[in-house]
Amino acid sequence: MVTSLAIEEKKEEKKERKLPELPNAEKGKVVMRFAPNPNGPPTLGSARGMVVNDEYVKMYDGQLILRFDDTDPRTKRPLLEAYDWYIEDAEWLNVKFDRVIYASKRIPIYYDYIKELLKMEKAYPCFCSREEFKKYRDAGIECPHRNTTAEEALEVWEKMLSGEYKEGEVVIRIKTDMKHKDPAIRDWVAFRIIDCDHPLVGNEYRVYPTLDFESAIEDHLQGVTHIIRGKDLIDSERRQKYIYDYFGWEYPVTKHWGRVKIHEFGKLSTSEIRKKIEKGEYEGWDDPALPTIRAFRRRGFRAEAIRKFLLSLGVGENDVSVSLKNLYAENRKLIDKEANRYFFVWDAVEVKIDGLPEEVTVKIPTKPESGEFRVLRGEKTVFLSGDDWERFKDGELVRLKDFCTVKVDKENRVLEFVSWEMSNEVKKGKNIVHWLSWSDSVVCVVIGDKPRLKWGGFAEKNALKDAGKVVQFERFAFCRIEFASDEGIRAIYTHP
RNA sequence: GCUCCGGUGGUGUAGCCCGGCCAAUCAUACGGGACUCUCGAUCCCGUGACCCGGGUUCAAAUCCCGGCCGGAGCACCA
Repeated sequence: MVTSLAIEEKKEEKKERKLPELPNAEKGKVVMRFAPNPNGPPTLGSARGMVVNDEYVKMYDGQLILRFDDTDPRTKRPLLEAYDWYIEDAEWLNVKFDRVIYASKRIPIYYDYIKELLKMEKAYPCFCSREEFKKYRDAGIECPHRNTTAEEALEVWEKMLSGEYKEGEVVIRIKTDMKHKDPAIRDWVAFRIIDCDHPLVGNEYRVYPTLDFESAIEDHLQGVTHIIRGKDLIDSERRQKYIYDYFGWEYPVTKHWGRVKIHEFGKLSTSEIRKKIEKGEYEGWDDPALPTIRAFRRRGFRAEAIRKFLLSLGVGENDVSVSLKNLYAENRKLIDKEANRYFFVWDAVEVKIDGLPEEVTVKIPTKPESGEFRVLRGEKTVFLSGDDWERFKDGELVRLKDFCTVKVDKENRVLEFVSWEMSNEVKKGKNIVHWLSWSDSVVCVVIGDKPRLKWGGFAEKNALKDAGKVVQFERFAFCRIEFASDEGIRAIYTHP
């Protein structure tokens, strides 16, 4: 009895592999956050952040915060629409946020804290140029501004706010240790002047905090207990800890993961995508050739498949380079049972069937094992896919699926009727192709998953009723019918 | 260059903290077969990995040292 129970448990454990436990995590007390810069819509990469954080929070009955780290209106300028895209895509991915925070709307709060640090002489205004400071940093020497008194510092700070300094003239640095063995940690910038309107808050501020500062304060304010983020931010922690020490706060538990590279997309940053869209290389943020969540939604992927795929990547610190085939496999498991099957004839070739005794109506299974059928007319003239026609050899026997068996006459570009029945020869060679009569056809274009890749041809009219759904075009691929009318069908390539 | 981090089959992952039950998990990919009037699905079967070299130990994927390879950071970007 005991043994069998143990076996059962083991089996379940194997099926539902969970994320590794978080250190020091108490049920009901975990607070995590996902902090993107909305300079574009969420991609698979950002979705990983959402999904894994969400999964942990669900695991521990905790809370998840969405925080927009949008404190640079110039270099990584936020995109106004993207704020909502994050919320929409998260919802679609079944990621639940307990609250949403916009850093750019909370700048005065960060001012209060830096003032505190200036008073404590743990921060100082620095008038060095970047180049000058780099020299000090590399040499491990303190810059002359470092021993500014609190009084002077506060005075400079007020002048910064009131606009007496130009952009680039002065920054506020956090005192760390100019002899720290890692130069990246030495006195880092917490505030700088940026004369540029912000998409969300306009011209309200010109003194902006850096990510490191804003994030440090905000994590504490929101009571974040655990942080999971990319390893590119690993030094952030070491920098931010100084502030935590000065204020006597406790730093959250952190975990970092490596970069994800998808074979099919290569390395594509949000800003690169943006440029390519502007240049017209992509049609928009939801171009099916793009790794954005919006594109995957458009292609008809299931959120559950994306979640599983992302979770299967684990939370290790090494970089992963993975193929989308894994995602396809997950998604296929979900859609295969539900997708209706239809014929889609691409690069259509029109051919006559010589000697067809009569035109008939044929029944073809719509869904495997469901007993549902669709009806097509078998007429004297049919369309075949160009690929198939090219492949055929003269005199070859071919089965028009569920219709009739024919012999190919390449020279005269016709098919000779052989029989209604399937022949063994055809069966062995698996020479079964899809086809379409004129009266059942509707113009169809399928937008591919590579830039500018498209297939044109005819789809069967039966597919018209599946607008919005994912179907399988037999012997082609799964596709989502995005638009359907008597004029034609536009479908988006999902995956094979 | 400096500072960190990592290296398990083609790919991703579990195991590593607390050495033995690990001739190493799961998924995907690939190969073969069965079934099917789709190049899909399903069902069988199979292929295939602990970076290298030392050390500790009765015993190492797991601990220690060295090497090699890969990655990240060193911005008034996030």
